[in-house]
Amino acid sequence: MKLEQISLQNKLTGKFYTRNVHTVAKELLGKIFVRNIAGEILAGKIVELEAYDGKIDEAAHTFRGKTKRNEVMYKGGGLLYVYFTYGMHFCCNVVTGKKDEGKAILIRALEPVEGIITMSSNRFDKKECTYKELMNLTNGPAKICEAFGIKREQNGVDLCGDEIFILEAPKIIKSSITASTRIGIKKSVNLPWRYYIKNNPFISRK
DNA sequence: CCACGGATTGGCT
DNA sequence: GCCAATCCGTGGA
Repeated sequence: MKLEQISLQNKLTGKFYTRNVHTVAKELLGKIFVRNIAGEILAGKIVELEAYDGKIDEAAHTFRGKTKRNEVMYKGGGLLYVYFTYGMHFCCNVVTGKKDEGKAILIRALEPVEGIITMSSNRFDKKECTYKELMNLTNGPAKICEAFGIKREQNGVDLCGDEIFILEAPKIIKSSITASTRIGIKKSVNLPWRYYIKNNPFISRK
């Protein structure tokens, strides 16, 4: 897929992102997450994500109100929220809802679509990878950021711009979406707010 | 196959 | 000072 072909497709707009976080999360499944680095395209199909529902969700970064770290989550739908964790990893989220709601969706797994050589270089420091490594390229939130070169500088990027955006694609039908509890959290562990495409081999875990 | 622990910075109590 | 929306390697069954 070339940049010219990408630009012919429909980019999701502000309207898409300012709706309910769970609605947006489920509709983002199957869409194409794209990073354009000076004309080079990296892209992956979104196959797994988690909704973080602001002040009603103890596991959300915004549960206790606004801080320096989470301020992007309060700026309204359509921005990228990137945070640093465990002293070494970045994870990226799509901010949803209206201004001051503090809600976002953690992108947990992608199926690689374009730019796989660069992703492999970013992840494994080599242009060739084994089948096993291919399946391990973007099946986790920090792996995605590593493969796509997403760091603090991308925190707050507007998804309606040209650097990072998401392309329209057919909606995945309800019966092909699984909802489960979220991964790696210690609070609100029973809320079924992780959504993924059933049977997709690129999800981070069953 | 599974369970466990170390890495390593920075956010917030 | 505690511990995190993770990942990877190790060691045992």
